[in-house]
Amino acid sequence: MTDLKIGQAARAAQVSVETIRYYERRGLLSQPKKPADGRPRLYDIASVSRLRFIKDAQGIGFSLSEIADLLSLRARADANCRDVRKLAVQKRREVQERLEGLQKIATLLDELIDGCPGNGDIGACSIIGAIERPK
Amino acid sequence: MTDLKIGQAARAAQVSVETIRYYERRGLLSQPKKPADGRPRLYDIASVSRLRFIKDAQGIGFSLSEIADLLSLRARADANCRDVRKLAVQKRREVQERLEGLQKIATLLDELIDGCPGNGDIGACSIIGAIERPK
DNA sequence: GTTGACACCGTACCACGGTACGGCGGTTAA
DNA sequence: TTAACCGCCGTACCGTGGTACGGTGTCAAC
Repeated sequence: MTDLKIGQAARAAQVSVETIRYYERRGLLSQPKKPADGRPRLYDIASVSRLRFIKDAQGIGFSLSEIADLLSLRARADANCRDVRKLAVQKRREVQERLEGLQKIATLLDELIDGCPGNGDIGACSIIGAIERPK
Repeated sequence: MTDLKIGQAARAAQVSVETIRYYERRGLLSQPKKPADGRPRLYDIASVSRLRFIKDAQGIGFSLSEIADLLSLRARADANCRDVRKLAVQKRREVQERLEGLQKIATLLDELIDGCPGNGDIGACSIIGAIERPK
């Protein structure tokens, strides 16, 4: 059975029902049409992986509107390949900047950790120097 | 002249006056004491670099309360070196996770960019496959 | 002696990314 | 047939990280 009710889809994607509805409102996920009779809407596996994609991208630091852009890459693939590529390249640049920033912080933290022997000895703990170059 | 009024400090650190006050309220920055007479509070260079540190760390993805932790590393350096080190190590681990997540996204984007020739040809544009493994 | 630029302080408001709540209705199993 | 559980929908509320606003005071220049 490939079709899920909203609660099942939510569990499958590890998000809450409210989150699914919120994404629908935001346009990140299209709401399946209602089956005419009173039955509940049905979600397919593609919706679930889309939800996972959103969550994964978010965990990495993308905002929902950035994710909307990312997703539109896919949606617009059959429209204009050049635009798609441009968006991807721009995103890639942003990611690079974040990576470099994070690398800097990582190095800083490593210095901190190396400088501090871990015992109560203070003089050797070069934290002040590492975090903030004081006047 | 090493002492600055709030507006000057704000300009020096490239933040707004309101942001400084907000950080003071949040406890990220201590408010200089008022000079008894009606004169304005005076900020020193250390405040400015502290503000810069906050902004830099934030740009990299740390929340204000994480930054408070980071800053407390410094403040507590003369208290207990072991605790300081533990906090730093934990932060380092978090940074590593973020780095790895970002690396994954970077790779994904690279695949996307490589797969797309950049012309209108759609079949070669492997975006669907790269972003979302469809059922 | 008034105009302008700040400082000070409190309170309100904002976007983002949700979460919570309340009321209605349908199905399902005891 | 009644309770439990879900779906549906609208609206309210929340924490985070600020920004804006309004009133008051002080100083400096014109």
